[in-house]
Amino acid sequence: MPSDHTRSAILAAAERLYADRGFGDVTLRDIVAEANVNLAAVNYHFGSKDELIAELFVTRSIATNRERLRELKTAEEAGGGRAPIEVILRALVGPTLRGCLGPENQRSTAARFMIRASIESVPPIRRIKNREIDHLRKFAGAMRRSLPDRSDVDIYWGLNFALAMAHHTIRESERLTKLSEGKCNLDDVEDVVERVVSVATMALTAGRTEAKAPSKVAAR
Amino acid sequence: MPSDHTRSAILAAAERLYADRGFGDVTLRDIVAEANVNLAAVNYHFGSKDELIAELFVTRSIATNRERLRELKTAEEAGGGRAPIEVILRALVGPTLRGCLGPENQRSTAARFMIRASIESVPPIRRIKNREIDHLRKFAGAMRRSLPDRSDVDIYWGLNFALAMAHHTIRESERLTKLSEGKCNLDDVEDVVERVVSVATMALTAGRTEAKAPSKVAAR
DNA sequence: GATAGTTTCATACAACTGTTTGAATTGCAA
DNA sequence: TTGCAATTCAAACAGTTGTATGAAACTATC
Repeated sequence: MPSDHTRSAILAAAERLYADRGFGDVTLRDIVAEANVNLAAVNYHFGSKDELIAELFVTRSIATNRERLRELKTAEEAGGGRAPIEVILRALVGPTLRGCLGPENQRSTAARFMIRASIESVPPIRRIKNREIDHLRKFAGAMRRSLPDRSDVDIYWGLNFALAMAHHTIRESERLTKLSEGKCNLDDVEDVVERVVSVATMALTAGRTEAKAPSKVAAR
Repeated sequence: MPSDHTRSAILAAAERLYADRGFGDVTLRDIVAEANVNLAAVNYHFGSKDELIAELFVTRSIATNRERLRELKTAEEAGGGRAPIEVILRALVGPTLRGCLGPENQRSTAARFMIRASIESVPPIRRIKNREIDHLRKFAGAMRRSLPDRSDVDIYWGLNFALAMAHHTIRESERLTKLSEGKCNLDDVEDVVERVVSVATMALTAGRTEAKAPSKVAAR
Protein backbone atom coordinates (compact mmCIF):
# COMPACT_ATOMS: atom_id res chain seq x y z
CA MET A 1 0.00 0.00 0.00
CA PRO A 2 1.49 3.29 -1.08
CA SER A 3 2.32 5.66 1.72
CA ASP A 4 0.45 8.52 0.04
CA HIS A 5 -2.90 6.89 0.57
CA THR A 6 -3.91 9.62 2.98
CA ARG A 7 -2.71 12.33 0.65
CA SER A 8 -4.73 11.20 -2.31
CA ALA A 9 -7.76 10.45 -0.20
CA ILE A 10 -7.71 14.06 0.92
CA LEU A 11 -7.33 15.32 -2.63
CA ALA A 12 -10.19 13.21 -3.88
CA ALA A 13 -12.51 14.11 -1.03
CA ALA A 14 -11.68 17.80 -1.30
CA GLU A 15 -12.27 17.90 -5.02
CA ARG A 16 -15.58 16.16 -4.67
CA LEU A 17 -16.83 18.37 -1.86
CA TYR A 18 -15.66 21.58 -3.45
CA ALA A 19 -17.27 20.55 -6.72
CA ASP A 20 -20.57 19.80 -5.02
CA ARG A 21 -20.86 22.53 -2.44
CA GLY A 22 -18.40 25.25 -3.41
CA PHE A 23 -15.38 26.58 -1.60
CA GLY A 24 -17.43 28.80 0.65
CA ASP A 25 -18.94 26.23 2.89
CA VAL A 26 -16.60 23.30 2.87
CA THR A 27 -14.30 23.21 5.86
CA LEU A 28 -11.24 21.13 6.49
CA ARG A 29 -13.31 19.13 8.94
CA ASP A 30 -15.77 18.26 6.20
CA ILE A 31 -12.93 17.12 4.00
CA VAL A 32 -11.19 14.93 6.53
CA ALA A 33 -14.52 13.39 7.52
CA GLU A 34 -15.21 12.53 3.89
CA ALA A 35 -11.72 11.15 3.45
CA ASN A 36 -11.74 9.28 6.75
CA VAL A 37 -8.47 10.76 7.86
CA ASN A 38 -7.37 12.87 10.75
CA LEU A 39 -7.82 16.62 10.77
CA ALA A 40 -4.12 17.29 11.16
CA ALA A 41 -3.35 15.28 8.05
CA VAL A 42 -4.20 18.18 5.78
CA ASN A 43 -1.65 20.47 7.32
CA TYR A 44 0.84 17.65 7.57
CA HIS A 45 0.62 16.73 3.90
CA PHE A 46 -0.16 20.06 2.27
CA GLY A 47 0.97 22.71 4.69
CA SER A 48 -2.24 24.68 4.63
CA LYS A 49 -5.74 24.73 3.29
CA ASP A 50 -4.80 27.17 0.55
CA GLU A 51 -1.98 24.96 -0.64
CA LEU A 52 -4.40 22.07 -0.87
CA ILE A 53 -6.75 24.12 -3.05
CA ALA A 54 -3.84 25.34 -5.12
CA GLU A 55 -2.59 21.81 -5.73
CA LEU A 56 -6.03 20.71 -6.85
CA PHE A 57 -6.34 23.60 -9.24
CA VAL A 58 -2.82 23.41 -10.59
CA THR A 59 -3.18 19.74 -11.36
CA ARG A 60 -6.34 20.28 -13.37
CA SER A 61 -5.03 23.41 -15.02
CA ILE A 62 -1.88 21.94 -16.39
CA ALA A 63 -3.85 19.02 -17.70
CA THR A 64 -6.07 21.39 -19.67
CA ASN A 65 -3.17 23.53 -20.79
CA ARG A 66 -1.26 20.52 -21.98
CA GLU A 67 -4.26 19.38 -23.97
CA ARG A 68 -4.59 22.83 -25.54
CA LEU A 69 -0.95 22.99 -26.51
CA ARG A 70 -1.02 19.50 -27.88
CA GLU A 71 -3.85 20.42 -30.24
CA LEU A 72 -2.12 23.63 -31.17
CA LYS A 73 1.17 21.97 -31.90
CA THR A 74 -0.43 19.30 -34.04
CA ALA A 75 -2.26 21.94 -36.04
CA GLU A 76 0.76 24.13 -36.59
CA GLU A 77 2.98 21.26 -37.60
CA ALA A 78 0.38 20.08 -40.09
CA GLY A 79 0.25 23.56 -41.58
CA GLY A 80 3.98 24.10 -41.75
CA GLY A 81 4.08 26.57 -38.88
CA ARG A 82 0.83 28.26 -39.73
CA ALA A 83 -2.48 26.88 -38.64
CA PRO A 84 -5.88 28.16 -39.76
CA ILE A 85 -7.31 30.54 -37.22
CA GLU A 86 -10.34 28.33 -36.64
CA VAL A 87 -8.14 25.45 -35.63
CA ILE A 88 -6.13 27.58 -33.25
CA LEU A 89 -9.28 28.86 -31.63
CA ARG A 90 -10.63 25.36 -31.37
CA ALA A 91 -7.48 24.30 -29.59
CA LEU A 92 -7.90 27.23 -27.23
CA VAL A 93 -11.51 26.81 -26.19
CA GLY A 94 -12.21 23.19 -27.08
CA PRO A 95 -10.52 21.43 -24.18
CA THR A 96 -12.04 23.71 -21.58
CA LEU A 97 -15.54 23.49 -23.02
CA ARG A 98 -15.35 19.77 -23.51
CA GLY A 99 -14.11 19.38 -19.95
CA CYS A 100 -16.79 21.51 -18.34
CA LEU A 101 -19.92 21.10 -20.42
CA GLY A 102 -21.74 18.01 -21.55
CA PRO A 103 -24.49 15.99 -19.88
CA GLU A 104 -24.51 16.77 -16.20
CA ASN A 105 -24.68 13.22 -14.99
CA GLN A 106 -21.58 12.27 -16.89
CA ARG A 107 -19.61 15.34 -15.95
CA SER A 108 -16.52 14.32 -14.07
CA THR A 109 -15.70 15.52 -10.61
CA ALA A 110 -12.72 17.27 -12.10
CA ALA A 111 -14.95 19.17 -14.49
CA ARG A 112 -17.39 20.16 -11.79
CA PHE A 113 -14.49 21.32 -9.68
CA MET A 114 -13.17 23.49 -12.47
CA ILE A 115 -16.58 25.03 -12.96
CA ARG A 116 -16.66 25.88 -9.27
CA ALA A 117 -13.20 27.37 -9.53
CA SER A 118 -14.49 29.51 -12.35
CA ILE A 119 -17.62 30.66 -10.54
CA GLU A 120 -16.36 31.19 -7.02
CA SER A 121 -13.04 32.86 -7.21
CA VAL A 122 -10.88 32.27 -4.14
CA PRO A 123 -7.46 33.80 -3.45
CA PRO A 124 -5.22 30.76 -4.01
CA ILE A 125 -6.84 30.12 -7.37
CA ARG A 126 -6.72 33.74 -8.43
CA ARG A 127 -3.01 33.77 -7.75
CA ILE A 128 -2.48 30.84 -10.07
CA LYS A 129 -4.66 32.25 -12.82
CA ASN A 130 -2.51 35.33 -12.92
CA ARG A 131 0.42 33.18 -13.95
CA GLU A 132 -1.48 31.85 -16.94
CA ILE A 133 -0.41 34.75 -19.13
CA ASP A 134 2.62 33.01 -20.53
CA HIS A 135 0.39 30.21 -21.65
CA LEU A 136 -1.95 32.59 -23.45
CA ARG A 137 0.97 34.31 -25.12
CA LYS A 138 1.72 31.12 -26.98
CA PHE A 139 -1.73 31.26 -28.48
CA ALA A 140 -1.40 34.92 -29.29
CA GLY A 141 1.78 34.02 -31.16
CA ALA A 142 0.09 31.30 -33.14
CA MET A 143 -2.77 33.60 -34.00
CA ARG A 144 -0.37 36.28 -35.19
CA ARG A 145 1.35 33.78 -37.44
CA SER A 146 -2.01 32.69 -38.78
CA LEU A 147 -3.21 36.23 -39.46
CA PRO A 148 -0.06 38.21 -40.23
CA ASP A 149 -1.96 41.23 -41.56
CA ARG A 150 -3.87 41.65 -38.39
CA SER A 151 -2.71 44.16 -35.79
CA ASP A 152 -1.62 42.96 -32.38
CA VAL A 153 -4.48 44.83 -30.81
CA ASP A 154 -7.02 42.93 -32.86
CA ILE A 155 -5.33 39.66 -32.08
CA TYR A 156 -5.51 40.28 -28.35
CA TRP A 157 -9.11 41.38 -28.55
CA GLY A 158 -9.99 38.30 -30.52
CA LEU A 159 -8.25 36.11 -27.98
CA ASN A 160 -10.02 37.92 -25.20
CA PHE A 161 -13.43 37.51 -26.79
CA ALA A 162 -12.88 33.83 -27.53
CA LEU A 163 -12.02 33.14 -23.91
CA ALA A 164 -14.89 35.36 -22.83
CA MET A 165 -17.46 33.36 -24.75
CA ALA A 166 -16.11 30.03 -23.61
CA HIS A 167 -15.72 30.85 -19.95
CA HIS A 168 -18.92 32.83 -19.63
CA THR A 169 -20.87 30.04 -21.26
CA ILE A 170 -19.48 27.61 -18.72
CA ARG A 171 -20.05 29.93 -15.78
CA GLU A 172 -23.57 30.83 -16.76
CA SER A 173 -24.62 27.64 -18.47
CA GLU A 174 -27.44 27.17 -16.04
CA ARG A 175 -28.77 30.66 -16.61
CA LEU A 176 -28.58 30.33 -20.38
CA THR A 177 -30.55 27.11 -20.22
CA LYS A 178 -33.18 28.76 -18.07
CA LEU A 179 -33.29 31.93 -20.15
CA SER A 180 -33.71 30.03 -23.38
CA GLU A 181 -36.13 27.57 -21.77
CA GLY A 182 -33.91 24.72 -22.81
CA LYS A 183 -33.68 25.79 -26.42
CA CYS A 184 -29.94 26.29 -26.16
CA ASN A 185 -28.65 22.78 -25.74
CA LEU A 186 -25.48 22.94 -23.69
CA ASP A 187 -25.08 19.19 -23.70
CA ASP A 188 -24.13 19.28 -27.36
CA VAL A 189 -20.61 20.38 -26.61
CA GLU A 190 -19.30 20.28 -30.15
CA ASP A 191 -22.05 22.61 -31.24
CA VAL A 192 -21.07 25.06 -28.51
CA VAL A 193 -17.42 24.82 -29.54
CA GLU A 194 -18.29 25.55 -33.15
CA ARG A 195 -20.44 28.50 -32.21
CA VAL A 196 -17.68 30.04 -30.13
CA VAL A 197 -15.03 29.34 -32.73
CA SER A 198 -17.16 30.71 -35.52
CA VAL A 199 -17.93 33.99 -33.77
CA ALA A 200 -14.35 34.43 -32.64
CA THR A 201 -13.17 33.79 -36.17
CA MET A 202 -15.50 36.45 -37.49
CA ALA A 203 -14.24 38.84 -34.85
CA LEU A 204 -10.70 38.23 -36.01
CA THR A 205 -11.19 38.26 -39.75
CA ALA A 206 -13.96 40.76 -40.44
CA GLY A 207 -13.76 44.39 -41.48
CA ARG A 208 -10.19 45.40 -41.94
CA THR A 209 -10.18 49.10 -41.07
CA GLU A 210 -12.04 48.67 -37.86
CA ALA A 211 -9.29 48.86 -35.34
CA LYS A 212 -7.73 52.23 -35.20
CA ALA A 213 -10.14 55.11 -34.92
CA PRO A 214 -11.41 55.38 -31.38
CA SER A 215 -13.05 58.66 -32.23
CA LYS A 216 -15.42 57.05 -34.69
CA VAL A 217 -18.93 58.34 -34.53
CA ALA A 218 -20.95 56.19 -32.22
CA ALA A 219 -24.40 55.89 -33.66
CA ARG A 220 -26.87 56.63 -31.02
CA MET B 1 -30.03 65.65 10.88
CA PRO B 2 -31.64 62.82 8.96
CA SER B 3 -32.31 59.77 11.04
CA ASP B 4 -30.77 57.44 8.45
CA HIS B 5 -27.35 58.96 8.82
CA THR B 6 -26.01 55.74 10.30
CA ARG B 7 -27.65 53.62 7.68
CA SER B 8 -26.13 55.45 4.76
CA ALA B 9 -22.77 55.77 6.46
CA ILE B 10 -22.70 51.99 6.69
CA LEU B 11 -23.70 51.57 3.07
CA ALA B 12 -21.06 54.00 1.89
CA ALA B 13 -18.31 52.51 4.03
CA ALA B 14 -19.23 48.99 3.06
CA GLU B 15 -19.29 49.75 -0.63
CA ARG B 16 -15.94 51.47 -0.45
CA LEU B 17 -14.27 48.69 1.52
CA TYR B 18 -15.73 45.91 -0.56
CA ALA B 19 -14.68 47.71 -3.72
CA ASP B 20 -11.14 48.14 -2.47
CA ARG B 21 -10.45 44.89 -0.69
CA GLY B 22 -13.07 42.42 -1.83
CA PHE B 23 -15.76 40.60 0.10
CA GLY B 24 -13.41 37.98 1.37
CA ASP B 25 -11.48 40.00 3.86
CA VAL B 26 -13.75 42.81 4.92
CA THR B 27 -15.49 42.13 8.20
CA LEU B 28 -18.38 43.90 9.81
CA ARG B 29 -15.90 45.35 12.26
CA ASP B 30 -13.92 46.89 9.42
CA ILE B 31 -17.08 48.44 8.06
CA VAL B 32 -18.33 49.94 11.28
CA ALA B 33 -14.87 51.29 12.03
CA GLU B 34 -14.78 52.98 8.64
CA ALA B 35 -18.28 54.33 9.11
CA ASN B 36 -17.67 55.40 12.70
CA VAL B 37 -20.72 53.62 13.97
CA ASN B 38 -21.34 50.88 16.45
CA LEU B 39 -20.95 47.23 15.55
CA ALA B 40 -24.55 46.42 16.39
CA ALA B 41 -25.79 49.06 13.98
CA VAL B 42 -25.40 46.77 11.00
CA ASN B 43 -27.68 44.12 12.36
CA TYR B 44 -30.06 46.75 13.67
CA HIS B 45 -30.44 48.49 10.32
CA PHE B 46 -29.99 45.65 7.86
CA GLY B 47 -30.76 42.49 9.77
CA SER B 48 -27.61 40.67 8.73
CA LYS B 49 -24.40 41.01 6.82
CA ASP B 50 -25.81 39.26 3.79
CA GLU B 51 -28.77 41.60 3.64
CA LEU B 52 -26.38 44.52 3.69
CA ILE B 53 -24.48 43.12 0.74
CA ALA B 54 -27.71 42.35 -1.04
CA GLU B 55 -28.98 45.88 -0.59
CA LEU B 56 -25.76 47.31 -1.99
CA PHE B 57 -25.91 45.08 -5.02
CA VAL B 58 -29.60 45.50 -5.67
CA THR B 59 -29.31 49.26 -5.58
CA ARG B 60 -26.55 49.30 -8.15
CA SER B 61 -28.17 46.62 -10.29
CA ILE B 62 -31.48 48.33 -10.71
CA ALA B 63 -29.69 51.53 -11.59
CA THR B 64 -27.87 49.76 -14.40
CA ASN B 65 -30.96 47.90 -15.51
CA ARG B 66 -32.98 51.09 -15.61
CA GLU B 67 -30.32 52.73 -17.73
CA ARG B 68 -30.31 49.77 -20.10
CA LEU B 69 -34.06 49.77 -20.48
CA ARG B 70 -34.15 53.51 -20.97
CA GLU B 71 -31.74 53.21 -23.91
CA LEU B 72 -33.68 50.28 -25.29
CA LYS B 73 -37.03 52.02 -25.04
CA THR B 74 -35.73 55.16 -26.71
CA ALA B 75 -34.33 53.11 -29.56
CA GLU B 76 -37.44 51.04 -30.11
CA GLU B 77 -39.74 54.03 -30.04
CA ALA B 78 -37.56 55.82 -32.56
CA GLY B 79 -37.74 52.80 -34.84
CA GLY B 80 -41.45 52.26 -34.49
CA GLY B 81 -41.13 49.17 -32.33
CA ARG B 82 -38.09 47.79 -34.08
CA ALA B 83 -34.62 48.95 -33.25
CA PRO B 84 -31.48 48.04 -35.19
CA ILE B 85 -29.69 45.16 -33.55
CA GLU B 86 -26.56 47.23 -32.98
CA VAL B 87 -28.51 49.73 -30.96
CA ILE B 88 -30.14 47.05 -28.86
CA LEU B 89 -26.79 45.49 -28.14
CA ARG B 90 -25.35 48.86 -27.29
CA ALA B 91 -28.14 49.39 -24.80
CA LEU B 92 -27.39 45.99 -23.31
CA VAL B 93 -23.65 46.22 -22.81
CA GLY B 94 -23.04 49.96 -22.92
CA PRO B 95 -24.20 50.96 -19.45
CA THR B 96 -22.30 48.14 -17.76
CA LEU B 97 -19.09 48.77 -19.67
CA ARG B 98 -19.28 52.51 -19.23
CA GLY B 99 -19.90 52.01 -15.52
CA CYS B 100 -17.05 49.60 -14.92
CA LEU B 101 -14.30 50.57 -17.33
CA GLY B 102 -12.62 53.88 -17.98
CA PRO B 103 -9.59 55.48 -16.36
CA GLU B 104 -9.00 53.86 -13.03
CA ASN B 105 -8.63 57.02 -11.05
CA GLN B 106 -11.98 58.29 -12.17
CA ARG B 107 -13.79 55.04 -11.68
CA SER B 108 -16.54 55.49 -9.15
CA THR B 109 -16.80 53.49 -5.97
CA ALA B 110 -20.03 52.06 -7.32
CA ALA B 111 -18.27 50.84 -10.43
CA ARG B 112 -15.42 49.30 -8.49
CA PHE B 113 -17.93 47.60 -6.23
CA MET B 114 -19.73 46.11 -9.20
CA ILE B 115 -16.48 44.82 -10.61
CA ARG B 116 -15.80 43.12 -7.29
CA ALA B 117 -19.27 41.66 -7.31
CA SER B 118 -18.51 40.28 -10.73
CA ILE B 119 -15.14 38.83 -9.79
CA GLU B 120 -15.80 37.44 -6.34
CA SER B 121 -19.12 35.75 -6.38
CA VAL B 122 -20.72 35.56 -2.94
CA PRO B 123 -23.99 33.83 -2.07
CA PRO B 124 -26.24 36.85 -1.49
CA ILE B 125 -25.20 38.32 -4.82
CA ARG B 126 -25.56 35.07 -6.68
CA ARG B 127 -29.11 34.77 -5.44
CA ILE B 128 -29.97 38.15 -6.86
CA LYS B 129 -28.32 37.50 -10.19
CA ASN B 130 -30.51 34.50 -10.68
CA ARG B 131 -33.53 36.79 -10.66
CA GLU B 132 -32.12 38.86 -13.50
CA ILE B 133 -33.58 36.58 -16.13
CA ASP B 134 -36.78 38.54 -16.56
CA HIS B 135 -34.71 41.58 -17.32
CA LEU B 136 -32.76 39.74 -20.00
CA ARG B 137 -35.94 38.41 -21.53
CA LYS B 138 -36.91 41.94 -22.42
CA PHE B 139 -33.76 42.24 -24.46
CA ALA B 140 -34.29 38.88 -26.06
CA GLY B 141 -37.72 40.13 -27.10
CA ALA B 142 -36.33 43.29 -28.63
CA MET B 143 -33.69 41.31 -30.48
CA ARG B 144 -36.29 38.95 -31.85
CA ARG B 145 -38.33 41.88 -33.12
CA SER B 146 -35.22 43.33 -34.70
CA LEU B 147 -34.22 40.09 -36.39
CA PRO B 148 -37.48 38.28 -37.09
CA ASP B 149 -35.86 35.74 -39.42
CA ARG B 150 -33.48 34.59 -36.79
CA SER B 151 -34.25 31.52 -34.72
CA ASP B 152 -34.74 31.83 -30.98
CA VAL B 153 -31.70 29.69 -30.39
CA ASP B 154 -29.51 32.06 -32.35
CA ILE B 155 -30.97 35.04 -30.50
CA TYR B 156 -30.20 33.54 -27.12
CA TRP B 157 -26.70 32.58 -28.15
CA GLY B 158 -26.09 36.07 -29.44
CA LEU B 159 -27.34 37.55 -26.22
CA ASN B 160 -25.18 35.16 -24.26
CA PHE B 161 -22.08 36.03 -26.26
CA ALA B 162 -22.67 39.76 -25.98
CA LEU B 163 -22.90 39.55 -22.22
CA ALA B 164 -19.94 37.20 -22.19
CA MET B 165 -17.66 39.64 -23.97
CA ALA B 166 -18.76 42.58 -21.86
CA HIS B 167 -18.54 40.89 -18.50
CA HIS B 168 -15.38 38.97 -19.20
CA THR B 169 -13.66 42.09 -20.41
CA ILE B 170 -14.57 43.82 -17.17
CA ARG B 171 -13.57 40.88 -15.00
CA GLU B 172 -10.28 40.30 -16.74
CA SER B 173 -9.46 43.83 -17.79
CA GLU B 174 -6.26 43.75 -15.80
CA ARG B 175 -5.14 40.54 -17.40
CA LEU B 176 -5.92 41.76 -20.88
CA THR B 177 -3.89 44.88 -20.28
CA LYS B 178 -0.97 42.81 -19.04
CA LEU B 179 -1.28 40.23 -21.82
CA SER B 180 -1.34 42.87 -24.52
CA GLU B 181 1.34 44.90 -22.79
CA GLY B 182 -0.97 47.88 -22.72
CA LYS B 183 -1.81 47.71 -26.41
CA CYS B 184 -5.46 47.11 -25.66
CA ASN B 185 -6.61 50.39 -24.24
CA LEU B 186 -9.39 49.69 -21.81
CA ASP B 187 -9.71 53.31 -20.85
CA ASP B 188 -11.28 54.10 -24.22
CA VAL B 189 -14.63 52.75 -23.18
CA GLU B 190 -16.51 53.67 -26.31
CA ASP B 191 -14.02 51.74 -28.38
CA VAL B 192 -14.58 48.69 -26.20
CA VAL B 193 -18.34 49.07 -26.51
CA GLU B 194 -18.10 49.26 -30.29
CA ARG B 195 -15.87 46.20 -30.43
CA VAL B 196 -18.28 44.15 -28.37
CA VAL B 197 -21.31 45.41 -30.25
CA SER B 198 -19.70 44.79 -33.59
CA VAL B 199 -18.71 41.22 -32.82
CA ALA B 200 -22.07 40.44 -31.26
CA THR B 201 -23.81 41.89 -34.29
CA MET B 202 -21.78 39.67 -36.57
CA ALA B 203 -22.63 36.70 -34.42
CA LEU B 204 -26.31 37.48 -34.81
CA THR B 205 -26.41 38.40 -38.48
CA ALA B 206 -23.83 36.19 -40.11
CA GLY B 207 -25.06 33.87 -42.78
CA ARG B 208 -28.26 35.83 -43.33
CA THR B 209 -29.39 38.67 -45.50
CA GLU B 210 -27.29 41.67 -44.73
CA ALA B 211 -29.82 43.98 -46.30
CA LYS B 212 -30.60 46.11 -43.34
CA ALA B 213 -27.30 46.02 -41.53
CA PRO B 214 -25.17 49.10 -42.21
CA SER B 215 -22.20 47.20 -40.90
CA LYS B 216 -19.36 45.89 -43.00
CA VAL B 217 -19.40 42.58 -44.74
CA ALA B 218 -18.70 39.79 -42.36
CA ALA B 219 -16.05 37.64 -43.96
CA ARG B 220 -16.30 34.01 -43.22
C1' DG C 1 -41.27 67.77 31.23
C1' DA C 2 -42.84 63.11 31.51
C1' DT C 3 -43.47 59.33 28.19
C1' DA C 4 -43.02 56.21 24.46
C1' DG C 5 -40.43 54.88 20.64
C1' DT C 6 -36.32 54.75 18.24
C1' DT C 7 -31.51 54.46 17.88
C1' DT C 8 -26.85 53.84 19.82
C1' DC C 9 -23.53 51.62 22.59
C1' DA C 10 -20.34 48.43 25.12
C1' DT C 11 -20.07 44.00 25.82
C1' DA C 12 -20.72 39.22 25.73
C1' DC C 13 -21.84 35.11 23.22
C1' DA C 14 -21.51 31.06 20.73
C1' DA C 15 -19.82 28.89 17.04
C1' DC C 16 -16.57 27.94 13.79
C1' DT C 17 -12.18 28.46 11.54
C1' DG C 18 -7.33 26.81 10.20
C1' DT C 19 -3.44 25.47 12.65
C1' DT C 20 -0.32 23.44 16.19
C1' DT C 21 1.18 20.25 19.62
C1' DG C 22 3.03 16.27 21.53
C1' DA C 23 2.20 11.81 22.36
C1' DA C 24 0.97 7.29 20.10
C1' DT C 25 1.48 4.31 16.27
C1' DT C 26 3.30 2.47 12.23
C1' DG C 27 6.70 0.93 8.73
C1' DC C 28 11.20 -0.16 7.64
C1' DA C 29 16.25 -0.82 7.99
C1' DA C 30 20.16 -2.57 10.50
C1' DT D 1 14.69 -7.25 18.07
C1' DT D 2 16.11 -2.50 18.33
C1' DG D 3 16.23 2.08 16.62
C1' DC D 4 14.64 5.78 13.89
C1' DA D 5 12.02 8.23 10.95
C1' DA D 6 7.55 9.00 8.95
C1' DT D 7 2.85 9.18 9.82
C1' DT D 8 -1.45 9.34 12.47
C1' DC D 9 -4.18 10.82 16.13
C1' DA D 10 -6.92 13.31 19.81
C1' DA D 11 -6.95 17.35 21.80
C1' DA D 12 -6.36 21.95 22.39
C1' DC D 13 -5.21 26.54 20.70
C1' DA D 14 -5.77 31.16 19.20
C1' DG D 15 -8.17 33.91 16.53
C1' DT D 16 -12.02 35.58 14.08
C1' DT D 17 -16.56 35.80 12.73
C1' DG D 18 -21.56 37.37 12.70
C1' DT D 19 -25.07 38.03 16.00
C1' DA D 20 -27.66 38.99 20.39
C1' DT D 21 -28.47 41.47 24.66
C1' DG D 22 -29.86 44.93 27.70
C1' DA D 23 -28.87 49.19 29.36
C1' DA D 24 -28.06 54.04 27.98
C1' DA D 25 -28.82 57.98 25.04
C1' DC D 26 -31.49 60.27 22.18
C1' DT D 27 -36.01 62.30 19.74
C1' DA D 28 -40.39 63.72 19.27
C1' DT D 29 -45.19 63.84 21.09
C1' DC D 30 -48.36 64.99 24.27
